[in-house]
Formats: sequence, C-alpha cells, structure tokens
Amino acid sequence: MPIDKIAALRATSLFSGLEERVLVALAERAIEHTLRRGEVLFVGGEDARGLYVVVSGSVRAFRESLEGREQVIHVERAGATLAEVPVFDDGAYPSTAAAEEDSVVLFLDKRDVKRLCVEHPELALAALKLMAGRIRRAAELIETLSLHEVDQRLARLLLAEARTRGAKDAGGMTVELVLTNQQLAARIGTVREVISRALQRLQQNGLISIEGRRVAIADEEALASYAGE
Amino acid sequence: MPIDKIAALRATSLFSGLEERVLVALAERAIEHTLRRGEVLFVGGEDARGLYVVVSGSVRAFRESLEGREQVIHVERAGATLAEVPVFDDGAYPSTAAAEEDSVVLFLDKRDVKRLCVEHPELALAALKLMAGRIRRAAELIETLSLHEVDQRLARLLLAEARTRGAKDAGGMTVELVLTNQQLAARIGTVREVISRALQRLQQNGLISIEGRRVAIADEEALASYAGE
DNA sequence: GGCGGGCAGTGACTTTAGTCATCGGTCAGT
DNA sequence: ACTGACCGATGACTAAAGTCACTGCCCGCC
Repeated sequence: MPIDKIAALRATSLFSGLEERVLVALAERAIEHTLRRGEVLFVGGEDARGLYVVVSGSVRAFRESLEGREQVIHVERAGATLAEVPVFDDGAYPSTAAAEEDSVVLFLDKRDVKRLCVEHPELALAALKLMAGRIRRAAELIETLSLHEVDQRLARLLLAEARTRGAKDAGGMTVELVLTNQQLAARIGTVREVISRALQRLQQNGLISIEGRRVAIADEEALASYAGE
Repeated sequence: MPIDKIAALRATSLFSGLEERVLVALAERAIEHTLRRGEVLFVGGEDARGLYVVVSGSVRAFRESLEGREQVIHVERAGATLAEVPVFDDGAYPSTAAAEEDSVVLFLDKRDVKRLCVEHPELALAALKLMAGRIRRAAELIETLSLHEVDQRLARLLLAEARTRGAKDAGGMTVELVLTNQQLAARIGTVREVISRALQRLQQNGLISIEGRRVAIADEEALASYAGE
C-alpha cells in the first residue's frame, strides 16, 4: 500500500504551512523508505543529502561511544522531521539515526527544502521555530547530564513519559513504560543496571511505585521537586 | 565614546548579508549596554524581548544548579549573537547569560529581527545556519558529557583552545590558558579540584606539559586520539 | 514442550568523581 | 607594607556510577 505523501508532509509542523500546490510538488520528489526496528537510517559524519520526515513509527538520533554505549539526542515520531541541521549548514549528519520500531520515512533533497525556504518565508520561520525548540531541548539535556544525578535524571524522564503518555487517575498518574531499561539508560546517559537500581531507590523514597513495567506517580509535585524542576 | 552600531552589526555573521540601508535602520533601534566582568545580562526563564549582539568582550550562556555549580552551554565573543532562540519561538530566555570579561552588547527587539527575517530571506538563511551550528555544538557537548570521562573532556577542550588561540611551533602547539580551573570545570561539567588533577594526569601520561598556565601539546594527534576524536 | 534470546534484578567489587579542609602564592587596593 | 580576595595544588575521605558475573523470567519459535 503506497502511503499518502502529501498527507504525510501536511502532518508535519515544518511543512504544514505550505500551500497545497507546493506541497504536491514537494511530495512528488519525496522518496519513501521503510525501516525495520533497529535499522540504521544514516550514520553521523556521513555526507548528508537531505532531511527525513517520519511518517509512522519513531526514529532516534544518537551518538555512540567506542565501547558501544549510546546517548540518545532526540527521538522523533510521526509528524516530525529529522536531520534539518545539514540542510542549512551543508555539513554531515550530526548524529546517527535508527528506527526505534518499524517505521516509514520520506526523504527530501536538501536543495529542494532550502529553495522552498527562500521562496516561502513562512517555511523559513517554521524551520527557525523547529530548530529553536531543538536548541532548548538540547540545553535541557546538557543541564541534566551535567548538574543532576542519575536518580534525578530518571525522575525527570519518568515525569516526561507520564505527562505525554500517562493516564491521570484518582491517586495521581500512571504510565506503562514502553522503554526497556536499556533504552531509558541511553536517554539519561547511564547503563542498564543503574536504571534498575535507580528505579528501586525512587520507589524506596516513596516517589513512585512500580508493578511490573507500570509506574505510578502518586504525587507529581513531589517527584518534580525531587527532580529539581 | 559611542560605539559604531552599524559596524558592529555588519561584523556579525547573522546580519552581515543585509544591505546598508537596512543595517542603518536596524542600528538606529539597537540599544547599547555595557557590562562589567561577571555582570548578568539576562536570567534563564525570564521573559525574552530580543536578542543581543556582542560588540566587544565575551558573554557566556550557562545553567546553574541549586548548589551553585555552573554548566556553560556556549560562549560568544565579539561578532556573535546571543539568545536568537526566543526570537523564533517566543519563549523565555533558555539560559542565563553573564559577561566573562568587561563587554559591550547591543540589544535588538525580537519583533524587528523576526520581521527582517520575513522580508530578507538571506537573513533567515543566515539565522538557520547559525542555529544549525548551535545544534551541532550542543550535540557534541551532550556526547562528551555523557560518553567521555573528565580527562578526555578536558583533552578535547585543551585541543579546541590550542587550535583557536594557540601557537604552532617546532615541537607542537602551545596555549596560554586564559581560563581559570573554575571556568574550565564549568565548561566540561566538573569542579575545580578535578581539573587540577586531570591536568596532572594528562601531563603524567605524556600528552601535555604544563608550565604555569602554559600548556604545550607536543603531539596533537596523540592527544586527539586520547580524547576520542 | 523444549530451546534460545532478550530483559530485569542483584550481589560484589572497582573506578571515577566529588567534597572538605588546608596551604601557599599572587595581585590589587588601602 | 598589609590585607583580603582569588586562584591553584593537594591530601584524605565519601559518594556515585559503572562493571562483571550470574540468576530467573517471559515469550516466540522450531
């Protein structure tokens, strides 16, 4: 089943402001890629020819150490774009990207995108806004890695997960952790075992309670304050 | 002595592409501020009304922990701009900024800058390029904080300093450290004492040699390889 | 129904980073 | 010339994070 490229582009915050006509032309030049879970989309340092739109699934951008440890920079899901940076500075891909789950993406040539930015100021502004957001989140991550301990970093991540994916009930919030400890670790800059223990400690401190992969946050305020928010 | 605002704007990568006429109009609306070393320009979270151009001196953007520890996000010197992010997403200042030395800056209202971006696509592209660079450097910092140890991080910083400010002579490179251990620590996410010891260790490992605040790098390759570059 | 792979949990240990206290030096201001 | 502030070095210690090795569980697949 071929995907609706026009609809996919319209669903992004980057391209949604373009007129139909332009969107159609762009969609015609978009190349579809299907990715299996874990498949690598591009490797950091590799020559970048364009950006990607995530149509379905999710893709993580990360850096890897020689020992194989990963640090996730950001994760993009359906409706987001990936690798805008090299479109505007003509450099290589800044990070490696791989599918977190089976995903479909569209590739757009950077020359096309750049040209459209000149012709359509509203696209340039959308791109600026998008990149501004990336810088903010990057600054957050830098702060958290540098100034907070693992338990606090994990608390922040749990809060973020609960707020986006969680359910609010009588006794607070609940989230089903879709991420493995390994994945949690790669997001907050630590390793599997430390996550396991940090989760225990948060529970012992009465900040969360865990049942299987279900995390309950009785007092959001308390957890947020512990996390230093 | 009043500064030449037009020349200051023209010296930035952001505004240098604008025609004289536009530059003059922008300069007329620019507000000059003089900062003493250590003086705070704005505080993270504070409502942002515009961006700043560094005319002379240098300004650091950083985050601070409750215990008073600092993490520098980036440092901007003459010819650079600061706080472009809130211009494009209308949010608060993402970090706190303070003068590293006595400095002069120009303030520009974000509405003016945003309007100019719409009217002058070349300015929008310059802004996109600038922000792309910020994202790259942020990703580097995230990687280094998360995946490398203090000694390696310090090695990277020393290399960067030597490459920008250092001198190349027969036996390799030499830099005079203008930064205190405290400042070095704030850049690589650690504390004063650890820097002192890390410098010793690098010297013991034969990667650098220190005399006072003068650091000599005999073998740049070796240091870079140790740093994981 | 058994097998293998991926995942979580944990004990024991090592290494790295951070803290605290102290000392000595330099330099600007009185 | 004296004083106080800032800076670097360092010893002694604590705490945090990471490593290694092993266990048990669940689930999908032959």
